[in-house]
Amino acid sequence: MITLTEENYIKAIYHLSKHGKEMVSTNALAEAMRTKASSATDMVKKLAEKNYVDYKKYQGAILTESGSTIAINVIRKHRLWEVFLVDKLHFSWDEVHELAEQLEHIKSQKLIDKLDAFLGHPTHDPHGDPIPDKHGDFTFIDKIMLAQAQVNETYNCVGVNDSSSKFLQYLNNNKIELGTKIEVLHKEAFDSSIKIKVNGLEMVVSNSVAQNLYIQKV
Amino acid sequence: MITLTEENYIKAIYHLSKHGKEMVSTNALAEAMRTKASSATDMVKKLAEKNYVDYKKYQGAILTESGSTIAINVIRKHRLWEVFLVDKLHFSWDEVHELAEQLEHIKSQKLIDKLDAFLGHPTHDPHGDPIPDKHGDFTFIDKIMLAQAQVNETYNCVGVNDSSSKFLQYLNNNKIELGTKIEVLHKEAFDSSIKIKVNGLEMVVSNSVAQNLYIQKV
DNA sequence: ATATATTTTTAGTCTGTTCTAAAAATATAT
DNA sequence: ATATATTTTTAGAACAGACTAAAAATATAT
Repeated sequence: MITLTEENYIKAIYHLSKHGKEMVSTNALAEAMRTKASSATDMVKKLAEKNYVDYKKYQGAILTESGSTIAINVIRKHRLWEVFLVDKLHFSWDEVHELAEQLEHIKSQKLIDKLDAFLGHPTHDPHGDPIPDKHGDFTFIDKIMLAQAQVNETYNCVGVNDSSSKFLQYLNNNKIELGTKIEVLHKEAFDSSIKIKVNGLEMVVSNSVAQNLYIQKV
Repeated sequence: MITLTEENYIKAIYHLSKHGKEMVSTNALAEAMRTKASSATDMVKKLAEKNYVDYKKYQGAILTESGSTIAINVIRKHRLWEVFLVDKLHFSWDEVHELAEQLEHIKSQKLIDKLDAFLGHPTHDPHGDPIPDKHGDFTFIDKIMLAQAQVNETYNCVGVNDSSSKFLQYLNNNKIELGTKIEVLHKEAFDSSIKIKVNGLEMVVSNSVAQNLYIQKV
């Protein structure tokens, strides 16, 4: 039986390794888990014993097939619960992450299947991240960062890179959400800021915003 | 911060003390928690330190005001989740208990408030047990056991005493659910079995069934 | 009331997860 | 390439929650 803590470490390793197949260092893992490197070492050894990661001393850890399956399943649960919280309970997209962190650990395949059906088999969560299906397959959206947009083109907002409350609240305040149309008017060479038109209103967004908003040509 | 285990012990004490204000013995608590008496002693001491119970050596434990509030809140969450699982995800009433045991520990007042609203502020769970409102108040139904019914009267099924899967599945098999009309035809003095008419069909239920089904005169 | 049985507590150990401090390995800089 | 800095591991301890075995308190039976 896998513990809650093990599940969280596996999820962190998955995210740090960028979709599964890159070595993750002990320090990076410790930082992600808000713990100390020594604790991360201990856990990584345990995960290696249980065959969820391959681990070589001083080299880092990488998920095995079975570790990957667990990670993807937790992510599936996390994102389905986020959809539930936003679509059904009317939470805003900046509130749901922490709650989903708790809900993702509920153990029941049947619950997740039924929740998935209840939500209409969504393919993306409220931040535009893909929801793996029950076989672990993702539907990736062909997206670019706003920073890479072309002037005089119109795009659809399809996701965020940074899904921190602060960034999402910034977007809320500026009435930008998934599906919002964004027309790119001008790219300022000096500071890489971008002038856009949203909901009929012109505004300028900084480069840090442009680096964290995903768009797709309409 | 209260741990998951503490919360479960507090809930067990609440149930064993029959709605809060009766001493609970260490052995009874240990049995309910499927653990050993020594573990129950340890936990009860810890709960006493945190002021969730009053505890006297060799006398047992009883919930304080603050312990009681916690217990009722966990029960509220448990029963709301059960309603969600049955009404929205279409689980059957014999499947939801274990899942609700997990979901009841999700920490978020806002989530529970929104879930409550989403479900239409239900007053009873799928087994007929009352759901405390956000102030901790219950709406008790004026119910009797089927064993106490009068012959030639018609009743409404309003709850169960035993909510084990086996009993609930027995009721499922016999098409008895909350709201089902039950006409009492005959009480057998010999074995206390009862002949009833349900959905137009006559059947005989044993005394153990009659002791576990709550009804209300229509 | 004394002996016996039962319940409850204590003492000491185990496991899981964390920590600190120090040692070992690796990486970086001149 | 040697010294220095950084990263990673080890060793040892802490805490929560469980266990076993034995001791202490309470209850029951004659």
